[in-house]
Amino acid sequence: MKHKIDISLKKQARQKRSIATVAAICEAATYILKQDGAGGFTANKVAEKAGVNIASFYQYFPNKEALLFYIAQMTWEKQLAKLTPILTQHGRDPASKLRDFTREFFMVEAAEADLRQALRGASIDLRDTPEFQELISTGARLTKAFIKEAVQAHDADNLDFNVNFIVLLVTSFAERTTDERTSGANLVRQADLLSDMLIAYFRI
Amino acid sequence: MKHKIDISLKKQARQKRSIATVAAICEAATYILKQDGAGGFTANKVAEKAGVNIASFYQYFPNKEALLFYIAQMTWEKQLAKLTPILTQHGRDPASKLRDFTREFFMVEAAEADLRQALRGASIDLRDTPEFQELISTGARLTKAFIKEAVQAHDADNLDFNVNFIVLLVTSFAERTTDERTSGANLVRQADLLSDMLIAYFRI
Amino acid sequence: MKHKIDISLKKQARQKRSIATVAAICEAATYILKQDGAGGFTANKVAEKAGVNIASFYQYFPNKEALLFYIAQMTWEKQLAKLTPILTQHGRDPASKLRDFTREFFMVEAAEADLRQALRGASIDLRDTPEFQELISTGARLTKAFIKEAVQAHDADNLDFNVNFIVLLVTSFAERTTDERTSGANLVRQADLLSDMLIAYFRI
Amino acid sequence: MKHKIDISLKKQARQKRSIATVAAICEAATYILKQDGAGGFTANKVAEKAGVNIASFYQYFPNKEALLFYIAQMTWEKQLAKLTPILTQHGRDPASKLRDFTREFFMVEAAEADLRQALRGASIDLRDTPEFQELISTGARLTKAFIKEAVQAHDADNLDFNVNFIVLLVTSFAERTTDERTSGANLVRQADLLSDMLIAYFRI
DNA sequence: CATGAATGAGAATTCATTCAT
DNA sequence: CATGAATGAATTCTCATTCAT
Repeated sequence: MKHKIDISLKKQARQKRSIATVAAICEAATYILKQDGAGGFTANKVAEKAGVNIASFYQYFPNKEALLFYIAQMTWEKQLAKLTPILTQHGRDPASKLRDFTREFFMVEAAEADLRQALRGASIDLRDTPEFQELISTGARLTKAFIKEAVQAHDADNLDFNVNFIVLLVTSFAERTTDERTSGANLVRQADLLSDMLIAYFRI
Repeated sequence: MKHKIDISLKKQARQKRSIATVAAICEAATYILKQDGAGGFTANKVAEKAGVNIASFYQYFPNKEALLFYIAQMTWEKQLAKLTPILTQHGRDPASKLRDFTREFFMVEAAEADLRQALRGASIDLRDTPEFQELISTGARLTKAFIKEAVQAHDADNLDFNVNFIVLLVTSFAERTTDERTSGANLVRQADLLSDMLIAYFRI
Repeated sequence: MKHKIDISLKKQARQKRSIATVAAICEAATYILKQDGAGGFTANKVAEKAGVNIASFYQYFPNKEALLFYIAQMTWEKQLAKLTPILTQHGRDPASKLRDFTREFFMVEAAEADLRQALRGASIDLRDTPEFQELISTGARLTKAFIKEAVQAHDADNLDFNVNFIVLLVTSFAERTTDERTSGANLVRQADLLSDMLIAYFRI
Repeated sequence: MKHKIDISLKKQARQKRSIATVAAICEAATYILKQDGAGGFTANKVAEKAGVNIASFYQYFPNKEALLFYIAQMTWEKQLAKLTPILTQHGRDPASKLRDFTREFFMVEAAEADLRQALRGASIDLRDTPEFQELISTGARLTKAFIKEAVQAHDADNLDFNVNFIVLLVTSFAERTTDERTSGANLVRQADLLSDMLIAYFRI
């Protein structure tokens, strides 16, 4: 079992040229992850695909895990950015807010399904790092707060349990159905059905 | 992009010694998968742990993917065996049957969480093979039939959609929550809440 | 700073073929050490020179340090074997025993001067390992005992100090002069001069 | 077998800034040599530690061997400077001059033991270069002259041989005992014992 | 059949050194 | 002249797999 892989970036790209290099690396990495999955993700392949020397790779990333984390980070942040407006919107009708969120969440997950799937396969090791925990935590906090607000009227005794349950339910379902490449129309239908069920059961 | 990996067994182990060898290999493989994850899963390590020569390994498995598939198969069949009694039980109260099934499914998933997690990390490639599809299909058919029977009274127009939805919901939630090592009591509580919600919404 | 390099052998060669392989590796390693020094000593070069695949190298040695240690060990043991008869010979005239020893020691050092020199350059890391300490200790003990016996009559108060001094003096001089490839005749002459001086000063 | 490494400086640093740069490089190099030994001594690391750009490094040194040589040179010259007063002092009592010299030489060697050890490990290649020979030669000449003067009364026939013997003896012993980090008091004691022995045997 | 031995191919990482601005 | 960026060439080590006995 490996330990303590240093995930932090080595050096920030400052000049045009190096920024382009890092971008090329990330692009290539994303491509390879989508194409070959976590198994085919090697530093050499990424560098070759990116058209940069392998040594250049290591100028910017101390190891391939760091690149993986970097991509996960960017992807996650992009996703969070899309969801934040809904999550932080206050005072509207909770039911329709939940519906909006669920739909949007499904769409967001669908958008990067293959990348996410590959990252998941590769990230077993990353999952335990504090960096990753922190990366996830903001989104998790926002989401829980959002659900809490929606559901709080009902069954105050079990509030935390219920919130956790709902979050798990929505996210795991979204992940699974997008993994299966459920197409657009069906996706919305599933999202709505899920929302309806939650709204009905938890009197949202 | 890997393709066309031959997953089929080379020959069935028939003699006592052969059977013991294959069993030792599987046991070792399972142990290593649980311990070191997909990354540490190498043919040589498995053979060594199993106490068999690496060449003997290749007598029974054409490549390590085949072993992976074999283990996935055994695991899945074992899981299916546990669930079949409930799935094929006819005529009882649908609601309590669903509750029983959900609970049992959660427990079954929890039992092999680490192995399943490791297999998932290792078998992105396998997922697409016809062999794997077929492996899954029996269980999937049974489960869908089971849910169909429970839910059929309600909303006949959308029957297939609803059935699929429920199956996805239960299985994805079970997978996720056991991935997170939710402890026994909580697991049952979640299973029951999920059942209740489905029973209420779909008038089961 | 590196730590804890595993120096122990991986697997004993049992069959003819593998014994030949290990022998070829050692021979190649010795050749390269003599030729290129510690700097040129790489696992790949050794394997190539030995005509074996680099992976075979790693079947028998976990890393190049282990090979280095193995060679050092063999060399050292060979040298010790040559010196032991003199070192363990009891009861003869101490002075001529010292002369014999010193001469023989100089010759032994001269015989493998280039290998020893290369090993020394490479062994900075090894020097601190317990394995190396132990390797050296037998010879060191024998030598000190030998000198102690020779010198014991004189200046009992400072016995240990004097013994240590003499050992250091003989060994460091031998090392240095053989490093400089002092030729045979001169070598004997130096050895004798050194002996004479010690005999005179310490009344041996 | 490496050959013909260009050891000469590219250009003398003349301007203040340049001088400071070179000084910083040397300081960093010395630090790293002492700290990490020859293995950790890389051009990039030195440049980084020195706070200068790696390209600047190569403005002043054609390769890392040149830096190594430069440091060896400075160290050696510093050592020689300390010894010269004693070596060139004429007409005093030869015995006490020898004692002073031996002590001082031991101290000088002890002072830079770790640097010297690291340099030795790194500079097997350098040893054979004419530049290095020349670097050593001044000190060697002075020392031999010094010993010659002390010992000349005795055994004129073998004068050169004896001189060479004594020089080798003193220097090799000093190197070895300081390599072993013999502590101050013991060092002096050893130096004196060595001097006494030489004085007695060669009637100095 | 079982086993010891062997290996081609590749993966991670580093380093000395150069080049364009 | 200084600096950021880039890289060819190694180097260490692993792995899936085959082969001869």
